[in-house]
Amino acid sequence: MNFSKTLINWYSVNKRILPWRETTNPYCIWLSEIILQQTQVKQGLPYYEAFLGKFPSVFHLANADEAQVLKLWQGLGYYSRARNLHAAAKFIVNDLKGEFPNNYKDLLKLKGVGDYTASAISSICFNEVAAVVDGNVYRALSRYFGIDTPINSSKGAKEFKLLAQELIDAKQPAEFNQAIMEFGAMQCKPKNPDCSSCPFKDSCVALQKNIVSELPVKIKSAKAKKKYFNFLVFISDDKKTVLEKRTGKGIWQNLYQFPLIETKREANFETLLELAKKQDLLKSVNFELTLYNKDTLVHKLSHQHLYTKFWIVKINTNLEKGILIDDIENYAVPILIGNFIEKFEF
DNA sequence: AACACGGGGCA
DNA sequence: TGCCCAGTGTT
Repeated sequence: MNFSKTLINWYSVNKRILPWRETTNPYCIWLSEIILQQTQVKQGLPYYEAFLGKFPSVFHLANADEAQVLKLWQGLGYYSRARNLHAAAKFIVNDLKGEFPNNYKDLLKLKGVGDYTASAISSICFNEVAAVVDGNVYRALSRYFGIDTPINSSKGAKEFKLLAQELIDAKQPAEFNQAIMEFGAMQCKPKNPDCSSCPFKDSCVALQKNIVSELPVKIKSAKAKKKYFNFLVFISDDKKTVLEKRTGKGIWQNLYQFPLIETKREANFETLLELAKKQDLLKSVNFELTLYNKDTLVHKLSHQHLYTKFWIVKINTNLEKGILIDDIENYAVPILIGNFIEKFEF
C-alpha cells in the first residue's frame, strides 16, 4: 500500500470524534482552525462550543463588538486570532455579502488566514487539493522520509509544503489532510511515539536509522526576556477599581489590566510608591498601599517571563473614572489578571 | 530571516 | 526546565 492509502486507512480506524468533523460548513471549519492554531484540541474544544453557541453564524460574529469576542476568547491566548477573526467576519458580511470565500486563493485574503488555514478550509469544505503543513505534518514527514531540514526555516517550509502537495490524495484531499494531522497528533507524537504499533514501521526512515527522537529538526528560539510588572489594584469607598485598556503593540492588545508600572528590576515599597506618584497614579492624599503577594508571581509566556506584583491601593474617597468592582467580570483580561481577580477578595 | 504573539500540558 | 501545540503577521 502506498503512503496515502496506508495513512487514510489508519485514520478511518483511529480518528477521534470531534464536533468540527461532523460538518463541512466553512464558518464552523474556519472557526475551528483559527482556534486550533498553536492550540491543542483539549484546550480549544470548549472555546469552539462557546463561540458557536454565542455566534452561530458569520453574521452573528460580524454584528458583535470586538470586546465581546475578546471576552469569549479570554484565556486562550494569541489574542490577535480573536481580533482577526472578528475583522474577517465583518469583511465577509460587509464586503462579500456574507458569501464565504470558497477557494484557497480567496481564503488567503482573510485576516488571520495563512497558508495552513486556507489549505485546511479549502480542502475540508470545498475538496480543493491543497496540502496542509502544520506541526503534526512536519513531524510525520520529517521522520517518515528522514528529512533533517529545519522545519522553521524558509527552506524547510518550502520543502515540506512541496512534499505534502506531492503526497496528497487528489481524490480525497479532505481525508488525507485530516488523516496526516491526526496521525501526527496521536501516533507520531513528539515524545515517546509508539513505533511498534505504527502502520509505517517497516518503511519509516527515521525508525530504520533509529533517529526518531532527533526529528524534526528545529532552530532554537531565543530565550524569554524577564519583565517586572507592578499592578495597582485600586479599591475605593464607592466599591470601584481602575482598569486600563492595553493599546498599541505588544502582548494582550485591547485587553484590560490594572494600572501597570513596569520596572527594570523587582520593585520594593519605596520605589513603587515614588514611581506611582511620579506617574500621577496616586492623586488622592489618603491612600494605603500594601503588597498583596509577598512571593513574586512568575507568569510565563513564550517570549517573556513576567515577574509580577499586585499592589493594593485603598483610598477613602470616591473614584471618578473607575469601574464598579461588580462589573469587572465583563471585561476581557489576560489570564494573569483573571487569576488574581478570582483569588482576591474585593 | 527573525521575531512577536499566550497559555496549557507533558516528560 | 524545555519543548510542543491544526500558525500568522510584522519588521
